[in-house]
Amino acid sequence: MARSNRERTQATRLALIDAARRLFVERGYAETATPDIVAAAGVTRGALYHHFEDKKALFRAVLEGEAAAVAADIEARAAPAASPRAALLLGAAAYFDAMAVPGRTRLLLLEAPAVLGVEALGAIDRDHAEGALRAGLAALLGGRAESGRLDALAALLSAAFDRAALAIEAGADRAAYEAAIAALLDGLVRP
Amino acid sequence: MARSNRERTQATRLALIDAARRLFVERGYAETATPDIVAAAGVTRGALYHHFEDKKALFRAVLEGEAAAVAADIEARAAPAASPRAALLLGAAAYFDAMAVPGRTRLLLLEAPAVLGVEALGAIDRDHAEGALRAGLAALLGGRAESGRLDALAALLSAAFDRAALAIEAGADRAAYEAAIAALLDGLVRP
DNA sequence: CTCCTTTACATACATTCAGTATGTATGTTA
DNA sequence: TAACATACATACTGAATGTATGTAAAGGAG
Repeated sequence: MARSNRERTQATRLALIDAARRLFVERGYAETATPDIVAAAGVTRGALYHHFEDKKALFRAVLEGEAAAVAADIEARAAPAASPRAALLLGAAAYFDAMAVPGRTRLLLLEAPAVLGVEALGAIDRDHAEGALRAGLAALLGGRAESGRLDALAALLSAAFDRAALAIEAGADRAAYEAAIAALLDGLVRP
Repeated sequence: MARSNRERTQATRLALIDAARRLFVERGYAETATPDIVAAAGVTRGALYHHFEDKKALFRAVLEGEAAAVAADIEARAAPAASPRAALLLGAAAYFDAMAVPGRTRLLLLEAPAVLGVEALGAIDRDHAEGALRAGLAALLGGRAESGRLDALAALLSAAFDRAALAIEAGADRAAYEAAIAALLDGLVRP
């Protein structure tokens, strides 16, 4: 049973990240103790602190994996859309699907802001989704909005998407929220 | 220096809540230790655990005070508006002013969701602001939207308000965000 | 006023947890 | 193969949360 060091590292890191993800989702970051994490991962705390600087770094690794998965899920659904409006609505649907994976809303939208702070979070997640959203909005408005207002609109709509994902997770009617998103977008292009 | 029990309780609770608010804002909930709180308040941990069930209950008390202050700030600014649109825009401005008080965005929008969870937070804060928002929206749309979609719209706009408050706190141009909010509202009423 | 109960704390304690220091076996390289 | 680096495991330290217990003052009841 001779494993190379790289294999060992990969396996241990993955086991830790998987176990941490499960417990962080189940109990939240603050209520999850490192002894429980390493027990669930089948390693010792020595392994944890060998591979990660501290508990927060492990959370950050979990978060980065989650953000990457969301980005991949959305990218995999990127279809050529007939119009900017259709592209935005498809993107919204893809985002809701991606955020429907259990635990993602809690990790990305509830725990992360408090654990990592707003700026670190923005660096990890928001750049991707909000960048695409800004581009889609620019296409929708066709240069009708100056840069500053475009940024503001993208930020506000991104927040609306997040809240919609949380509401859907909590059991709200997804169709109602997709319709509300569509109403907001349609309102922007008409007047 | 004979104080009645009620006076003592009031003073101690207030000192604790004030000190906790300062430290929670400065360092965040998780990084604030109860020994530091009681030292800043000039009492002992015995007093803390006599008046509050645990650290989280103290945070909840801070939060409730903050939410009440926001509601009061907004209510104090409630002016008779010429139109539903003007009422909503005035409400937005009042909300931004209220959230500009140092620490409020961190307490209400970043720490609270992780510490108290989404449902407890909704019970404390969202009912007030989002209720008024829903009413304002209903007036704006004049019965043109069914109840479910009205709820969804109110939730999304509430999220947009929150994000705008965070962005403004972070140094973004407030006028740009107020314009973006106005654009979203105007879009809803026109088509 | 006196006794008794309750309130409002203060102090001491038990448990637990995060992070660190150190020891050891295994893989890797010169 | 000898020297070194990596990947852990174990032991330890300081601190923090919550609890149990002790005490002085307030507040009625008689």
